Amino acid sequence: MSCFAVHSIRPLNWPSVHRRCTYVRGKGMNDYNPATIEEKWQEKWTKSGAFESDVDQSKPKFYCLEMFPYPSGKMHMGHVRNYSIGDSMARYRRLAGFNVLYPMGYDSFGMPAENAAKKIGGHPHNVTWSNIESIRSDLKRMGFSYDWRRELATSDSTYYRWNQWIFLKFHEMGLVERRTAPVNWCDSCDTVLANEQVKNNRCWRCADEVRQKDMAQWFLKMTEYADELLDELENIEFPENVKAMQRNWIGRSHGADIHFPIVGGHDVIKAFTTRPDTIFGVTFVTLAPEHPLCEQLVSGTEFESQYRDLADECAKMSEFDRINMLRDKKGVFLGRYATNPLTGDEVPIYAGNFVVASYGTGAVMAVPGHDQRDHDFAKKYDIPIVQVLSEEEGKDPKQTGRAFEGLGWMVNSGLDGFDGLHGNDAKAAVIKTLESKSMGTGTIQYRLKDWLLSRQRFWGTPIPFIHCEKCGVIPTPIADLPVELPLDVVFTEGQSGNPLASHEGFVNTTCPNCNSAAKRETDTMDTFYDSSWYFLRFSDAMNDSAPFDKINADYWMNGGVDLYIGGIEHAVMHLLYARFFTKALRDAGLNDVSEPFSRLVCQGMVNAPTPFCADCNVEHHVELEGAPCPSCGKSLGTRSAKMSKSLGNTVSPEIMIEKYGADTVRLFILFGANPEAGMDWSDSAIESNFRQIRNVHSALIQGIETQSNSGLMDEWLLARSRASWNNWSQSMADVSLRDGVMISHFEMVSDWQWAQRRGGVSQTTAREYLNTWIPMLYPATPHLAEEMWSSLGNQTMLCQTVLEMEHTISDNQQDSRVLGQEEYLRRVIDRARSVRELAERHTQGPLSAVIIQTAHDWKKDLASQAIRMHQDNFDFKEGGNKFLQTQQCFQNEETKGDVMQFWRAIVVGQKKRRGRIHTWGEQEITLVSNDFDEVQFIASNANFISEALGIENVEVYQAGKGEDVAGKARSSLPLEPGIAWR
RNA sequence: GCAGGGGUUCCCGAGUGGUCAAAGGGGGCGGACUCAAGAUCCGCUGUCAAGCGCUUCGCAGGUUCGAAUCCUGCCCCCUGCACCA
Repeated sequence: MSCFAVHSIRPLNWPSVHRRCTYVRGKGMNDYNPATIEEKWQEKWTKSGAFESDVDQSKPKFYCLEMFPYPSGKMHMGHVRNYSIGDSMARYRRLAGFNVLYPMGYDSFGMPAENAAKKIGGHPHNVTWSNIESIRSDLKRMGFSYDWRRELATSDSTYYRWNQWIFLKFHEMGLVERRTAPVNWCDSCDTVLANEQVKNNRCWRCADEVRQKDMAQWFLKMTEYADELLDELENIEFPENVKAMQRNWIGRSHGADIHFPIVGGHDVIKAFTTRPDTIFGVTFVTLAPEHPLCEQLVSGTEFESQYRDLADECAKMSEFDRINMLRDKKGVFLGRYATNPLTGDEVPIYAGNFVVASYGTGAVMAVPGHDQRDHDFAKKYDIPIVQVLSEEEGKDPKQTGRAFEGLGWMVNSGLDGFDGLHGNDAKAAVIKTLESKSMGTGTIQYRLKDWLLSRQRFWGTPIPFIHCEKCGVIPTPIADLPVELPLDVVFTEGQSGNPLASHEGFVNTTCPNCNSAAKRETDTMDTFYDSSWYFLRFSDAMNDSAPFDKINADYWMNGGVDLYIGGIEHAVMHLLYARFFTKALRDAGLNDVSEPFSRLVCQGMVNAPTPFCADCNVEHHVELEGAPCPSCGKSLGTRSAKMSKSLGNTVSPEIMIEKYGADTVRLFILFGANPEAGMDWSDSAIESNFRQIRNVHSALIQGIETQSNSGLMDEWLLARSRASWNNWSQSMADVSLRDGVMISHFEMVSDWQWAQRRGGVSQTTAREYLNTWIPMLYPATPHLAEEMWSSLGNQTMLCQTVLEMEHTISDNQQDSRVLGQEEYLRRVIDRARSVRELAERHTQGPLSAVIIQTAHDWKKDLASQAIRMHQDNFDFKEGGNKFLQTQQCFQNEETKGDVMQFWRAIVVGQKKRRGRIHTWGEQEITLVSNDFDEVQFIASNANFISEALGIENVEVYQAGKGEDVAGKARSSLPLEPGIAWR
């Protein structure tokens, strides 16, 4: 069963160090003690096998996946956040009856292990495995609900043999290519890099400058999937910015390759353009200095030396110079002319430093009338500027001194059939004519390049090929896989080159074709290859006869991984490669699915306060806190910055778990911000989450211990819990975890406490409430939830429980009424408080009573009629007044004005406030239409009100039936009584 | 320059046309409990003349009976790509 057949240094289930908990101790015998309960439930979960899932066609599946970690040592807060999100979702979905696949593994090949090995004189294998053990025990301590049977490590030959197997498959399909090409070389990493791994001409890993080098390298032809990779972005749920980055990276542009024959020669310049409609405005052609034609055209001519100057300058250009160069566009005339294929005009050929050799054809047709860059260039070198597009139909182009770059109507073409065409029609017409003359073709250009995946490094999957002098480069036979990395290699500091290349035992082999002596390929694969299909391997991780079985893959991957969580830093590289792999493997017949991830959530960063100099705009190491800025001397402020070793502002998850327990850390992480937002670490915030957990805990204990036979708040609390459950479930399903946690860990406590203050609940109700509440606590704080669930007397663990995710509310009206009444009470108290200060100012001596005057009967009557009429779509503007005149209350001349005013407030509204019939919610409408007796309700709750307001007497009567204190009778409305103090 | 995302009250952060002076949390202030501290609980936390008052959701306009929310322009911040033809 173990995935680690080869290296059996797998540790016990538990971290070797069992730490003592150091939390603050509370009082009483029902202390919240996370250390004890967390360990206890983790063991029970493991024993129960509840997180081990297998294909079950009868259940809906949910594949929840986190970007697996590179095992660099300890787990950090970013990991904690990533996996806390995933674990909550996995647990929530299990609770909802899904068959959940939730696996974990390690992306364990890569340079850091190799470098670490050099430092200590060991082998990367050992470094990697001890790191894996460390991170695994951290993961277990957090209580994440992985199916550990499926654990995998990419550096294990039981995994990477399938890398090799797939590579050979791709080779069969013609997707693998070995070719010599200019590649990105990083001196400090001693290897080539993929295009995706070069940022601003620097290595993504070490930030050293990258240089171009011609080398024979292995490529995967990702460009064959460019269109599908781009088009299918529309059908998957990725964040907008990730989609934008991928679109940008693939960079598809439609246009044409146009042939410009060189005057007095046989060569043709092929120029790619997205604007064939401007062809009649071409006044010169520009080549990249690296373009092979440049050399040919100038060699031996008077133009050679100035060309060489330009080419040399470009060749040794550093990143810094390139930025400067933006302001300095340079070009040199190459002494020759090319023919415009449609007009026959001869235009000069230039080499320009701004033309990129690797994009398009490395040649540009220049249209200074309609491209600002060409325009600037033409002015500088005194080349004619011709306008061939008009901004307005049927008019001559405007003379603006700038290039008009938009789409327009063709003019000045000089040929029949073009003038007057616009935009895409114009482009199509030009392409058609070019094609008919064989002078060009409509083409699509991509920015995306094939994936260069060979690396001159040791700690990666060996590329399974053999170099034979007679037979050439031939694949290793499938039966000989895996080609394993040797373990008898010593790494030392200062060592350079690839140790594989000098390992005799590895390199020397025989040719499978002709049996003569041959050498193994010593390049290894980019580690992004490993992570491009691990999600498929997880679907069938223990398979030792194939990468994965189709039935397993198709079941779990159907529609893609349902929720994939990870950092935005993989927006282009990993996510693009993985999408490509899934499609390529589909075409190899291994699976049916085309897109690996149906929903991607990029979790935000975990930030922490860091010293910051506002003047220099620089963040400093936390050591400098309180010190002056090292560069400008001013005193440093503070700013939130991503947790990093270099700033020293990291917080150790281990220490936090030790101090507060895993549940508190999880709650803090989930409550701190919704998954996609950035969040700030704060010591006081985690403290307060710990307090909150203890509040939850003591409310639960109180609930369990409740023994009363009757409760005043039974109806209300249960109505609340039904509504909360549904809201919670909806938030969880939407991955709005912060909202979900707010309901489960905050609002549910407040409701419980409110019910206690308002008179308490019966034992039956308390238990029913807890039965609803505790499962809500489970996804975010599973240990606490299990503990309380069992205290409640449940025999089945929550991890094995399935619940209905929508609570049916049988009597909606009744719930509305009960909830509405309570809400009404809260509002009355709030309003009373807000007028209290005023009253104090107007009254001598201490206040002794609050006087509440509810609305007159005629107001209630009108209001409930208005609601009914509104529900029947009555046109109040049209018939409102007429209706009013039929009403008895309107007949009394004294109150007529009040009635008018009230009517307005109810149906139309005044100022910025809409009429109450529009703003009342379901609860209010229920109360008003069912003639809720406010006087009776307040009277029966007078004790509570007097306690809440700290006042002796509460007097309540309907307006008109008692003294009109402070003239509040007039302004009373249904549900908004007039409130005064005395 | 292009693309994507933002700017909400002391702070974080919810909020896509009226129920919004704006959830929730943090912080601050006050009160209860306590010898005291901590913990816990209750309240306050734009403004004033206390009202269906006034002002506030980056700035300036606009649409609307009504705008934090919709439209236009501008400013600023973050992220990615970038001499891409």
